[in-house]
Amino acid sequence: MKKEKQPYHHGDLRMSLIAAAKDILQTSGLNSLSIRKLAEKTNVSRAAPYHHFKDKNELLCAIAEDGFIQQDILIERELASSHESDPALRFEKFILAFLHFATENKEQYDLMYGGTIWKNNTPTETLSNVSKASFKLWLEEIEKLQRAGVLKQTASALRLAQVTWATLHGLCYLSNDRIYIDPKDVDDMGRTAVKLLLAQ
Amino acid sequence: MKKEKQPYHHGDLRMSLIAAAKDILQTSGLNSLSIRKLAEKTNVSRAAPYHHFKDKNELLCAIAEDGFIQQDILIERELASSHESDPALRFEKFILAFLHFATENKEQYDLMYGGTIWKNNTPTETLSNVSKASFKLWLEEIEKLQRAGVLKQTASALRLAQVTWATLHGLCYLSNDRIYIDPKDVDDMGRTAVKLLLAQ
DNA sequence: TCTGTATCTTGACATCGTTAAGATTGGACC
DNA sequence: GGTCCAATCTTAACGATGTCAAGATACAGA
Repeated sequence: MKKEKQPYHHGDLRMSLIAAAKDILQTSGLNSLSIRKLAEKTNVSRAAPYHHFKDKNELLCAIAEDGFIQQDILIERELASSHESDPALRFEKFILAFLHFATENKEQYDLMYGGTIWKNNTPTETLSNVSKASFKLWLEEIEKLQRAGVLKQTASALRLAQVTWATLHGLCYLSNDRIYIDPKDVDDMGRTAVKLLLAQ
Repeated sequence: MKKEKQPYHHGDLRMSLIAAAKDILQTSGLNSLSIRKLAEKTNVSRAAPYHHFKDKNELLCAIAEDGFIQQDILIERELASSHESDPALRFEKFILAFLHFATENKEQYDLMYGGTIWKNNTPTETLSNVSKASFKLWLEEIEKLQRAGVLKQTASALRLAQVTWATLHGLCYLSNDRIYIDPKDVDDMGRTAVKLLLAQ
């Protein structure tokens, strides 16, 4: 990591940009994330990022994509570590792990699921795929719960997955935006949600 | 509504700005809502809006505030019109009315509950009050449901209100951002959510 | 009628995303 | 090793945006 003289070519600018962007996100938020500041932080000219991302949206998509991958890893590790056999408890673990990622990576979470990318309908194809795969993980959990009889079969798995998905994201949104919710209570709310959703 | 010559003073610029802003929001989205375009649309100079709103954030807060008021009116009218005595059905009506407002006023809804205002923690005091009052309406519905025995009393009314609130907003977000949800199915999802939340 | 204040205007500045045109470098092919 | 193309990077510039300062205008109350 010598600094003396920057070589004309950076080496791996793409990854450096994503890393620097995540750093800015965590510390200063999405509003402070500009291509120009990012370039400066990476010791590179303003226009350099455009050789790795078509535009800012593509940069944001890459960050969101990274988020999905990290989150999936985190959740799968959490679930695998505790060989939980009770499907309801496993569900609770899933939800709490999800909430933890969202609250500890607020801004990246917003990028992953918020309107910045999706409302404009401008996800990268790879981001679109990764996000679909992530939802599929959730859908499979719901199907497990249905088979275990913890969730009723009157509604389709897809529909139940959507509604529970909505609850989960509602909790993330409300706790991240600090609208009506004390962040400390996130875990308790997650558990309450599980009880409410699984009450038969 | 003469146009020939604009008088130096506009008359009621504040209201005109909000109206024009809501118009732009509906047709072009939040990204297209700039103070400058707004000023042009209102036949007024760039800086004129700053005599009615400290900055853009205050303008957005005013629009959000207007949204809360409109939504509350809509829901109360809906509930009053159908003298529903069954608390569960009344709850369903509430949710569907809420969803309708959100899907028919996507951008204003985003302003009301989205991160633009709340994540930066910059609501106007009046907006803060109006939004709290709006949540209180929801909380009271939840308390009614508890008293009616449709929702259990093991969790506090506040906690249940938060979780159900989360479900409701999750549905709004997901359907507005068109992430995984076909907008046509919103009503059906609302009903599924009610069944799921009220299953005892 | 006079005067202060609310309202509106033009001019200016910094920031931002993005593109164009050119410089530099690495690597494939001979 | 030399040649040449493509990838990578640079500077310069454009238009859009939020915001402020200084000055013009008009209304309302004395």
